[in-house]
Amino acid sequence: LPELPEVETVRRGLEEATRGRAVLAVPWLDHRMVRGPIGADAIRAGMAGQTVDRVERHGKFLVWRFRTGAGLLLHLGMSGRLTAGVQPWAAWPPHTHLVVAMSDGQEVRLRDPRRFGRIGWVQPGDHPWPNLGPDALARNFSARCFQETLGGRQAPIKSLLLDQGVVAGIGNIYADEALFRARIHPLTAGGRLTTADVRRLHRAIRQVLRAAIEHRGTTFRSFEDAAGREGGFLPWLRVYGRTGQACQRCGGAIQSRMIGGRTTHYCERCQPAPSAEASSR
DNA sequence: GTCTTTACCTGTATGC
DNA sequence: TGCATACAGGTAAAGA
Repeated sequence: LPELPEVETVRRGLEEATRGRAVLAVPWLDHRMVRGPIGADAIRAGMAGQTVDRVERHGKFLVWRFRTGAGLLLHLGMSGRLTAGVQPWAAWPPHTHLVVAMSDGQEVRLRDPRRFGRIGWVQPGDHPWPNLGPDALARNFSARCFQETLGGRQAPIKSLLLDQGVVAGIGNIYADEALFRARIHPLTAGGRLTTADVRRLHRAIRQVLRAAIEHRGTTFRSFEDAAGREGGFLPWLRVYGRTGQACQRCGGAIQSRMIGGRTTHYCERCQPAPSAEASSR
């Protein structure tokens, strides 16, 4: 489940593998993955001969940026795996939707069985993520601006953390982990959080995301980095996927329930439910 | 404008 | 053993 740490891990791998290299050709691009006004054939033609400048990330979106300023927008969806390297096998694995041949003999491949990912073309100067809030690890995502965004919002903080227009990069795993670390109940209305709550949550978000990046992300089902390695953060999860297990802090049982259509994991003792008094204030 | 629900998609797990 | 069903969730769009 690629969230910010997993996408950042892929970003670093793709940049390291391809920076300064040229695209020889795009042997395969599945048109079903392509979004936006530029079609698959135009993207394939546009990429040929381009030299890679860098790989940018905002939230869970990547732009494989070329020296002309144009770029390839990539989103890994839920099951997307982007790998780069000299691939020993001749046949592409199942569910391969993008194959890019580089001039140094490497191949960049995108596999995505569920096809929730997407591919698009970014023109020079284009702002490819107009609807996203600040990146969760960016300098401009401050506790103060976070509190302003949450002000007056009635939705559960869990749902707001998943809203990429509020803050970009957090998915179901790290939303639950950050709320646990900040000791905030996931049903608490965003606008009811105190200044101290928001500061704790802001710090918890950044700490858990940075720690996960250090471990190259979490492999829960299928994530792998650009070199095909699994992430190492799974043992560090405190609540996600631990329903019924003992809370590492208080020993109580980890609960799970649906909030905003998403399974949410939390500790009822460490994350006390918002009180009636607080809710009526 | 805000919030909730649904569709998209298929591998994996579960139940009969 | 084999089949049917439920479940997982990032994003966007529709509905309330």
